[in-house]
Amino acid sequence: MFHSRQDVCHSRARYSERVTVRTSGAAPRSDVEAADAGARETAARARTRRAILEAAATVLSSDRSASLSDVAQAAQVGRTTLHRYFPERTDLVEAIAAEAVERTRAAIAAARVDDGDPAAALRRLAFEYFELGPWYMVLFNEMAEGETAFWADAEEAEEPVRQLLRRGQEDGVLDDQLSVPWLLRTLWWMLFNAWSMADEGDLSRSDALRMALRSLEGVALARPEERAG
Amino acid sequence: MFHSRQDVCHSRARYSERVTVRTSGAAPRSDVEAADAGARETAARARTRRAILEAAATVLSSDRSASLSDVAQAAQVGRTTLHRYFPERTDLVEAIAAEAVERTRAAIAAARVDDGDPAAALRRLAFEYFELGPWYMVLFNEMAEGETAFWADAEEAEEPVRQLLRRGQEDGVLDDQLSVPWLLRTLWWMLFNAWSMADEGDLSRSDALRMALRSLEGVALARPEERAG
DNA sequence: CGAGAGTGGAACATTCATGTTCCACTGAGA
DNA sequence: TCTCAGTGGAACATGAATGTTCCACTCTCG
Repeated sequence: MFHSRQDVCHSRARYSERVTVRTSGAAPRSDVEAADAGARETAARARTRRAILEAAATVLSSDRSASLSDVAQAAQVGRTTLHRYFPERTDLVEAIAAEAVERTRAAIAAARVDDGDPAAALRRLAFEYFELGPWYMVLFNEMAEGETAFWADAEEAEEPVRQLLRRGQEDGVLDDQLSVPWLLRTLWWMLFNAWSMADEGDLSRSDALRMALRSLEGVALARPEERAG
Repeated sequence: MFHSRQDVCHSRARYSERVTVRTSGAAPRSDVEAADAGARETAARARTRRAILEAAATVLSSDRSASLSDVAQAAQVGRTTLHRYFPERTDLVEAIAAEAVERTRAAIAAARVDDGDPAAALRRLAFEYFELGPWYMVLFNEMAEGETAFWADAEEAEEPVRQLLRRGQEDGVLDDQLSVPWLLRTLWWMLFNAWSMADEGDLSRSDALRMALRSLEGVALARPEERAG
C-alpha cells in the first residue's frame, strides 16, 4: 500500500543522488548548478523563495489537488523558477512543514502557555494557532502517510502544549476524562472546522473563531456539575 | 483552478457519450456491452458489486491516494472487473456517496431524532453515525470540490438532524450561541477525530467513541452556569 | 558598457493512474 | 455436453503532473 507516495520518494532519492554524485570536475553548465550556487541566499532569492512558499501555502491549503503550475502561477513565478527553488514537490511540502513547525513554536511562545490560568493560556494558544491555518491545512492535505520526520518535529514542538494540558487537568481546570492527545487533536480539529467554514464563505473569520473558542472550552473545561454523577 | 477534477469530469462525459450514442444495431462485441446487459443484476453481479464497494470504502478511507488497482486488489477482484462495474473512478465515488447518503438516512431513522430529549437523541445519533466512518472518510478524501449533487443530497438527508438541533436550542437543552451548521459539522469532526485516532491505533474504538461523545456534549449542551455572564 | 545573477518560456522525457480492448479460463445451468 | 455469464490478465492508449534542459531576456552592480 501507499505506493504512489513511496514512488515519489524513490524518484527524489534518485535525483538527489544524481546531483550530489556529480564530481566537481564536470562542466557547471545546467541551471541546477546555478541554484546550487545560490545557496548563499541573495536578497532576491530570499524574496522569491518567500513568495513561492507563501503562495504554496495559500493554494495548496484551499485546493488539495493543485498542481505545481498552479502554485507557480499564484506565486507569479515561472514553473521553471519554482523547480529551481524546490526541485521536487516533496521539497516544497517539506519547506512548508518546516515553516509550519517554526510558526508553531512561535505561536506557543507567544501564548505563554506556562503562565497563569491554564484555561486562559489555552485560549491564548487557540488565538495564536488560528493564524497558522493555511500552513497546517496544506500538511493535512498533502501528507497522508509517511513524512514521519515532520510529525516527529511537530510533536516535539508541541510538548509545551501537552504540558499545559496536563497542568490544567491536575489543577482541575481542564477535563481529565479526556486524554491529552485527544484534547490536542480536538484543538486542531476545531480550528480546522473554523478555517474551512470561513474558507467556504459560510462564516466570517471572527465568527468562526468565536465559535471554535466557545466549542473548545465546552470540550476542554472541567464540568463541575457532572462530577457528582 | 481545480483543473484536475474538472478534467476527470470531462473525460467521463466523453466516455458516457460514446456508450450511450451507440445505436442498437452495432455488433455487441466488447466487454462494456456485456456489463451493460448485466444491468439485470444477477446474484453474482450483486455480490461482486458489494465486495468492490465495501473494499473501496475501506481502502479509500484509510489511504487517500490509493489507486484503483489497490481497490481491486483489496476487493480480490481484477482491475478489469472493477472497471466493468464502475467504468470510471467518479462512478465508484458516486456509488460510495450514494451508499453513504443511504446509510445516513438509515442512521437518522434509527436514532429517532424526533423523540424525547434532544440531548439523548443527539447522543443516539452520534452512536449511529459512528458506524458510517469509512464511508464518509472516503468522501472527505475524494471530493474536495464539485460533486455538488452529492452534497445537496447529503444536506437534504440531514434536514431532520438540523431540526433536532434547532429543537434542542429552542428547548434550552443545546447551546444556542453556536449555529446549527457549526454544531452539525462539529458532530462530524468529532467522529472523524475518533475514527482517525482509532485507525492509527492510538486508541480503541470504544475509547474513541466515548471521548467523542463526551466532547460532543461538552460542545453542544447548553452551559447553564455561564448564562449569568 | 559588460558580466553575471535571476528569471520566464518552450520543449522534451518520464512516470503513473486510468480507461479500454481482447482473449482465455471457469463454473453453473439448460 | 454445450453455452454463456462472469471473471482475470496481458496489453495498449491516453492524459496529466512532474522533472529537466536549454536559451533568451532583463535587471543590477562593477
